Amino acid sequence: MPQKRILPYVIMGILLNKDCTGKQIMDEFRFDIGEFWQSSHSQVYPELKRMEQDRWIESYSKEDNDKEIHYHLTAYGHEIINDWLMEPVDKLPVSKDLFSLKTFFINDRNDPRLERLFKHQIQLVSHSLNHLRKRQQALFSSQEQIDQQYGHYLILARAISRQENQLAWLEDKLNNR
Amino acid sequence: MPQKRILPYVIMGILLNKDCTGKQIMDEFRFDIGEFWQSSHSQVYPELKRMEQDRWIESYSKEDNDKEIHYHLTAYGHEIINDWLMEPVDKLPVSKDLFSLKTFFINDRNDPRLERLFKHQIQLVSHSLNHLRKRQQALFSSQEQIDQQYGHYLILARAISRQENQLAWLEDKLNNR
DNA sequence: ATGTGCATGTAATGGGTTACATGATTTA
DNA sequence: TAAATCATGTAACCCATTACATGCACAT
Repeated sequence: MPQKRILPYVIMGILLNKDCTGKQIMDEFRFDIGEFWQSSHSQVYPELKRMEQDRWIESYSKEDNDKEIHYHLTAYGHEIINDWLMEPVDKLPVSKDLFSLKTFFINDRNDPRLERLFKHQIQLVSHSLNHLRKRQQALFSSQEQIDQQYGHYLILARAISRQENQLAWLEDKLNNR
Repeated sequence: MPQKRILPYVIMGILLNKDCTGKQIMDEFRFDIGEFWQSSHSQVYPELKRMEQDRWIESYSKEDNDKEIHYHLTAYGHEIINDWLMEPVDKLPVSKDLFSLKTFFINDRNDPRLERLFKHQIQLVSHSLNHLRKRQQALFSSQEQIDQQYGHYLILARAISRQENQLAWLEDKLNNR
């Protein structure tokens, strides 16, 4: 038995906001959810079909364009996703963090690979931070926008705080070696 | 084609420090590496056999006890792991973070589920932080211990800093809703 | 000797990634 | 009209997780 299946809940969470096509769901993953969850279209499209069979969602197409299939949460789907959002999270995630892993194995504080690792990581984190801040400016520059999608605002702020913390830590340790 | 296989490198990283049995390697996962990488014995034992066939490691048993199989890095294995430690990490990990995911989907800042989620998360993070601090005291209370395993010291400090940051953030947002 | 626990090993299942495929739409 | 791009769909491969199995050790 594999790990617990989360993808359908993610998809229903997305559909809480608005009806979507498969493409639009994938865009959500690419732009907003990618920071803390990821998937690929080869998982999403079959999942959408399964979910429709289970009556969690239903599909329709607009008159002028019967190519695009839009998906819509059913009342039953609403129940399911709302129940799921109620359940508290019961353990912290373990990210598979190659940076920590490699650092862990280097015992000598003067090993040149340590400096290399840190400098690369600083590049990565800076780049990510930049992107997150731009995203925050674009989406949440007004209080109204914040109130509209408060959860989204929160996790974006959280991601920024986390990366700021990591960057400060990296630079501190790099300088005080 | 699946994601890049990391487990053998983790095992070799562990073996850099000392020869180990399968059990000892699993203990490393449980106690020190578990924060940023995890595995299970049903992965590790077959992996050890594969690695021995590839001549990355070799096994031996002590005279008084031929039940316990100890594994030891070969010279070839040393090359492989050292090369791997040299390669910089080229992307940030994406942790599958259910807390962020659920929060993301809650639009209303007064939704009672938000408070529930935050309070539970505060419990989880506090608990983890406690554990990490105890571990730091136990392992790195002297400068000598720090110099002995500097990488290990670093990532433990990093884990603590990250959890402190998360805890402060959670409490701040919970209070200023 | 029997039961319990532990180290080790194996099997079954399904999830996730990558590659490949198809049909439609846009562009050169 | 050919080529390229895009949305969608399918397939193969292998990793990761859980459950089950084995054999030894120690305790009762």
